[in-house]
Amino acid sequence: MDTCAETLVHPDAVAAARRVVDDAPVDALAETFKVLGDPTRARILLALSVRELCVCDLADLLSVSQSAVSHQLRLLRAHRLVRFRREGKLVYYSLDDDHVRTLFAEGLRHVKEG
Amino acid sequence: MDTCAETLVHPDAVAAARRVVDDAPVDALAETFKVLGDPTRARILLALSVRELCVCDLADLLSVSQSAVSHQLRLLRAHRLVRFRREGKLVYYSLDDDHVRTLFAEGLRHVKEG
DNA sequence: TGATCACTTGATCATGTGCTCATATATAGA
DNA sequence: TCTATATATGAGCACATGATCAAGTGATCA
Repeated sequence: MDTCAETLVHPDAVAAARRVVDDAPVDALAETFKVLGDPTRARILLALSVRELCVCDLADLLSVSQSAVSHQLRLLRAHRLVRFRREGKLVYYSLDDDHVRTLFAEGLRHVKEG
Repeated sequence: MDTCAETLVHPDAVAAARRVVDDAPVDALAETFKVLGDPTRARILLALSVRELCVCDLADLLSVSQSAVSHQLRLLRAHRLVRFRREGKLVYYSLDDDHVRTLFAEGLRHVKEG
């Protein structure tokens, strides 16, 4: 790690920032964003924000193979972003968390203010 | 695309969801989240949420090579997430957008309610 | 101008990721 | 039980991505 000099330019500022960065669960946070950061998964979540949907309807509406959807749903499940319930042969998925709606709303705001 | 059947299970629901998904700038949204979804970039943004910092201090506080930081800052710049100003030999970066703080706060809320 | 420092950028490479294909599981109905 | 339908999952592969290394740019100062 080749720092600019032997001593920092702004030791106090760096110390304060380091405290904030080290205290926050950055890795978990980044991983959550990474999950949201894929077009297919984002579409899935956006669709589920309208209402719960079964896997095959999701696949159709996203024009993605059922297998691909299923793989992504598995990931979303692992991150507690969606829940599911079985009804006969169908499996219905829905958002597990209202934070997702808030995150999307805020993200859209950033995107739109070009 | 192998849909479950020739006809959808819930045509109306799918139509409504499709409208929402197609109307939103999903790709841009997902790309923004993807940018936030890397530990190094998340740390950079978190550090900058404390105060503006020069590149070498950022590199030091994150224990990442200065080149790596610079590459990531370039990306963050491209997505209008950080701004910079030159002061002599140093280049100071800061958050370009308050949405980032909001997004991080909401993301942390999701992560913490384990 | 030449040296040095702070930063940027291009090339390269190892790793990660998302899709497809094939196969497995689960449920319903004959 | 046998078949059909809906979903899940493992393997494999093409492509994206983040770090490093080396070289380039811009600014200060002797």
